[in-house]
Amino acid sequence: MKFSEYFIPTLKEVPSDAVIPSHILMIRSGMIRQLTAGVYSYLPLGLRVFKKIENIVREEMNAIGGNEFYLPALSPNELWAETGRLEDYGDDIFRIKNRELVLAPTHEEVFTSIAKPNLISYKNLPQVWYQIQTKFRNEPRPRGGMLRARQFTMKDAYSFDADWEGLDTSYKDQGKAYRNIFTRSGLKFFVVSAFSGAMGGSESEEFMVEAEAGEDSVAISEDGSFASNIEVAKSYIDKVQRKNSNLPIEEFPTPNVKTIDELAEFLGITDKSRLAKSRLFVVPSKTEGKKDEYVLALVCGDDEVSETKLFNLFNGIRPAHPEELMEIAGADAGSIGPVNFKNKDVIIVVDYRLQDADELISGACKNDFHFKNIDFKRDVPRVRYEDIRTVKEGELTPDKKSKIRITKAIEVGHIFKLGSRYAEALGAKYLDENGKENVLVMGSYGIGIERIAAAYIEQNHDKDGIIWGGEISPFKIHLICVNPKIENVKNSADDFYKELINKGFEVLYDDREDMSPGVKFKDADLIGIPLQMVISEKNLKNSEIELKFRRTGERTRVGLSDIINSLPNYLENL
RNA sequence: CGGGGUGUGGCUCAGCCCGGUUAGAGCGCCUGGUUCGGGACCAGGAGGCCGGAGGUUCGAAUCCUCUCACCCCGACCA
Repeated sequence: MKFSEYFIPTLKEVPSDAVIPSHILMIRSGMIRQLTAGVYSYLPLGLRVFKKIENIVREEMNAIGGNEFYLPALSPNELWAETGRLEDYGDDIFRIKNRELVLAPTHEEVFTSIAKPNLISYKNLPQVWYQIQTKFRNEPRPRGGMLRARQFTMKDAYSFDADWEGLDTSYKDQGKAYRNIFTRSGLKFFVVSAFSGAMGGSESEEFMVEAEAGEDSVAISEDGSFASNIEVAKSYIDKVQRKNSNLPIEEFPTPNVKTIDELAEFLGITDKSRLAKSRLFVVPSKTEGKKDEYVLALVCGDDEVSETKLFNLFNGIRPAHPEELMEIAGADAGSIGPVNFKNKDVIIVVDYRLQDADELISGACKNDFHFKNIDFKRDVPRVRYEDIRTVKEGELTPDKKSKIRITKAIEVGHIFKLGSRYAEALGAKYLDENGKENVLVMGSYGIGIERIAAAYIEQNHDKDGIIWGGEISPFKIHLICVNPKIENVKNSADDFYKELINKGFEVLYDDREDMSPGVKFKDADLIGIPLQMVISEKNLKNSEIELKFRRTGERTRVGLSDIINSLPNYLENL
């Protein structure tokens, strides 16, 4: 491809709307342009990268027996109502105003509707179906350029099996394919458990790329053996030791003490582990006429309540509003505790770390008063012990073998054992060997195409631009003719370009005559193709060509006559 | 949805508080010339309903009201 004929609008300055490196560099290198919030136009260079990623995905999906489909983005409201997701998705789904249609954010329903009349015998199973297609999600707040967009490309795959054993196999196949895809894409990634725990839960793993711009917090171990989404991560941590002193419970005044830190300061202590932190949550009633339930969550003063863990335990919670506290607990925030709680039906959930602990200090459910010497065994009936704390940096992994590090990551893929939820809702059943009717067992597997590119750039850039590598670089070679106005230099460069093309190399050839060398070098570094080859008057005099490796900046001169043959060696591992 | 911020040539921004010639700069673009290995130089030039609507005023990019868009933080995110 000749630069002079290709549309690559590079930018010297940082666009004011972009903040994270991948977004800035995608715009500056002429890969994308924003049309409106969360919606981007893909320019030729960007499209080329995205297509490369798609092809890797396609190859790996086909390698595990995937059937490629292409389903409509438009689908009838009715179909979504059948599985209850029209309501579940709420505002996050785009609705068509003048027709009863939605723009699909994912395709479980549509795929299942095809499976239903066609996968009707065990002989038809298993099946792996996928597509690479544009998805629409009405994200409340798009951010980070291609990291969270309202319109994006997704590979979504679905497996249909006769039973959970079959699903295990399909799920493992996908996991393997995903590892291949991200490895080939040049990403440094790790897999985290996203096991939800709710309702027995389904197995689920997220493929994560560590990056400052990531939206997810993950706990990973230093030895790489452990990785978990912070929302569900567990660690090994010592329990607060029971002292068995049997000291009498005692109320004492704590004027204006609202937080654990203030309480510790008030008491003149630094160890906050025996200061039981109380947080009140509401479990909204799901059945008409039934009352909401209340949950008092208690953790050590130096811990935080994991709202996700609590959410999973009760299948939905929300923090109580400040104005509700007095009504429910009998005190405002800062003075709430497990003893003397106003509403006697409250469910008290205590983190394992405080199991059977005593000599605790907590709010007295009376403003500006606390209790000391609270003993869970003695003073608090019906305590339910659960893991409800958020793990912290530096703690040990559950097997005690390594330390936990908390970091930010981008989710580039997600594999999920769906089970029969959608098949059940849509009545997708098959007959087994015994003529018995069973519901299909499904898995769902997603990959964000543009997110891979964005995540890659987050991990592979420097002050000058992108550093492409792996298989997703838009081109392998960036050929620069420094002085095209000198006829023999231009002719040599043209000839060399043709030779490279004939040998099947992917080349971007900067043949621009009206650009100074500096501009060409800057553009080359910005665009970031892994190998730059420079033809100039200077080099030509010695019948040489100069190579520059984008990642290391290393340069070397090679004889023009034999470079073609050794080129594959240079391109290896770039 | 809550909080904060920004809308001024293609891009990045100044001017706005304190209203007053013809609205500026750098980059980019066009023409001519000189350059030609790290975003060159000189000269000339084109390009703006100052996001939109209404208002105050003799006079509004500037003050007021409403509105739209975009960005950031948070909430949300099977």
